[in-house]
Amino acid sequence: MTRVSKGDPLGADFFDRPTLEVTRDLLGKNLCCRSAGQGRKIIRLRLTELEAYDGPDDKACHAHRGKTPRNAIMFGPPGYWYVYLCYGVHWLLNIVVGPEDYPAAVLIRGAGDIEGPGRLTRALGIDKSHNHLPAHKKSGLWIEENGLAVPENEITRTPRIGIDSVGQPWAKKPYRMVWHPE
DNA sequence: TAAGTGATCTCT
DNA sequence: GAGATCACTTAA
Repeated sequence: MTRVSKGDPLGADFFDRPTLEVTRDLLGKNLCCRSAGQGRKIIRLRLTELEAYDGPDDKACHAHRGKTPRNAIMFGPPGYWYVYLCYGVHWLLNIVVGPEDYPAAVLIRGAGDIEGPGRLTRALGIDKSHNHLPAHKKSGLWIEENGLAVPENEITRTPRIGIDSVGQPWAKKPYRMVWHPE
């Protein structure tokens, strides 16, 4: 993996690894968002809550029934945002991971002091205009190294939220990771 | 605890 | 085209 220093965007190859590994390593990284309004200020938030959606066999993964116009981005190269509207109300933010043609993504559920995937996107003004943007370089939305090492004992793993209907064993896999900073 | 909300997908 | 589904949030 390419070495990146504090403040640099994570390289595309950071995301080109096994889904759970990328999810684990994303905890504590900075989610960076260039606001669209006046001033174009950059907001930086540490990633605290993530969920892995891992490939065609994962029944909770949008791509488990094959490629559709919506989820096609997941079949593409890693390091790109996958943004979609949930329940007609909330934009949900994911990043595509793993090799091309392997549909996997990491859902960003919380960052900084914002908890909840729909709240996060609302707070940052993220919507479909961010879909397909690169996360591995300074676009309107990207992820930066910040030099933090998140220790295992500050990470909690739980089943993913809101996917009970997919049945076992996928509904109970501990693919949700939450960082509780000391 | 239940409703709001609308794109997306799977059938006709 | 119609109907079911849905990785959520809020107010009650």
